[in-house]
Amino acid sequence: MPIKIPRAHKKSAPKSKPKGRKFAFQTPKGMHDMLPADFLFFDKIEKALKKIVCYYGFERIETPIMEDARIFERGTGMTSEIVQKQMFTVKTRGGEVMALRPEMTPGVLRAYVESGLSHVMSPAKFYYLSPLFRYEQPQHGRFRQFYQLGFEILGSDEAVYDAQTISAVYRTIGELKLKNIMVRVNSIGCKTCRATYVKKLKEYYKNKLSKMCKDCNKRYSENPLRLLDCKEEKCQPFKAQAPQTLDYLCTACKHHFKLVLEYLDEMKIPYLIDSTLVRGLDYYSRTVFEVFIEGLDFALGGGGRYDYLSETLGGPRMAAVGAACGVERIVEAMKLQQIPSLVKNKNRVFLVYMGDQAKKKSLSILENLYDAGICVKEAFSKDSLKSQLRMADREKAELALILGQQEVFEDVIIVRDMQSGTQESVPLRKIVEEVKRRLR
RNA sequence: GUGGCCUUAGUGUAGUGGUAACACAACAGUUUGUGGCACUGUUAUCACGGGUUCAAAUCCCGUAGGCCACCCCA
Repeated sequence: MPIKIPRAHKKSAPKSKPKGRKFAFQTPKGMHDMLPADFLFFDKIEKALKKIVCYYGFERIETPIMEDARIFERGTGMTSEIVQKQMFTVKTRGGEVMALRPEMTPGVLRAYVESGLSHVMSPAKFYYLSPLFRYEQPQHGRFRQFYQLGFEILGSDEAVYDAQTISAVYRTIGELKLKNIMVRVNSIGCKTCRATYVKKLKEYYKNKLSKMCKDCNKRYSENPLRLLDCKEEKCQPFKAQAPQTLDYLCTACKHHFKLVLEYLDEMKIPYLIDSTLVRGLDYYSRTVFEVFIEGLDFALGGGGRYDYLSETLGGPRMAAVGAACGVERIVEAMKLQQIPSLVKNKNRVFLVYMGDQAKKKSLSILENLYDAGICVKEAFSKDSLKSQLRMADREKAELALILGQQEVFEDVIIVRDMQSGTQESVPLRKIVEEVKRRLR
């Protein structure tokens, strides 16, 4: 009976501390905050990427997060899942339909041509590290907002660049010390030989459709290449016997693919030829590839050649090749293989103050130290000496600089060695020198 | 878009209808200007909204997220 009474008290009490209440909001589905701990991974990956792009001569590019939705409809392709079901679209007040970019390639190509850079640098090598959006059911390694790092080489059909793109991905992941990286490659030919192949493929599947899954039946008419992609149990036996793209490549494509493989050999990049690899974007031609790591059931990255994309978008004829990796997936791989992130950088010096006068004075002291390139941590929100020192201890600072009323008055500061616990007064004007000497 | 499981303090968990618990972390304090150890205290409208009941973290319905599978992809 009397149970309700304390509850009532509890309810009326919290007026004094409204603290601790959470919001009625949370991150949107499939999207995540990137907290400092996440950036220890992200920054490490970015660092690896920067190193590799420097060697390979890629330059950074960024495009708007939104584009005219049609660039993806035409470019990425109406038959691709990404465009059919996974685009976040926004209707502007002016009535245009914009899309949050589900991938980078069409935008990068657009920028390259639109800016006129295609007349200045050809081929051009770009890299990016950018957020993308896809409206999907979130799952392990799959999010609605995610980062991709990627490379695009525009303006050349040279097989070397296919190999170099693959290598850029391979090396970036390798730079992070990830083990057991495997590259799968295939060639899906050019316009002409693909047409022949698709014809053969359809002939082969024609009388088998009744025994296959309904998705395959849909694929048959919309995007026959993807028949090879099916993971349905009952379709597997047919898949195994299906004609392979590689057997139907024209002489030029065959030669191109052979060169790509030779170059990969030359760079000692391990690969596997996978004739069922076709990829989900419509614009690919010739080389396609994916990069895997043992123990993860999703690809870390993928890419391929897209020699017709520019024309499809109404631009000039322009051969190109590109690749992208999911940054969150790389992080997942790093965690799986227990690859350490960057370590949180610790300041070696901690400034402790006592009293308002010292607090004020310490501001100019900090500026002097910053000017000398010394990073100093402080805890201006804590007034007690104890908690400041406790914090200095937890931060594993080597030196504590202690400034009190008396020190301000005497123009000195206490320099305390946190390890030994010994301390001495140092004249304020010599503080930079003293700190530098001790940190050596 | 379809199905299954899940959601209790910052984190990890206990609690299966009767006053919400433990560990670690964080914060504060254990007398006046000195950290680590110890001790004490503080920190949860039990995801949100409704319903059943004298009584709900607990049972029911709905919503939102998370995870997993399908689908697809980075």
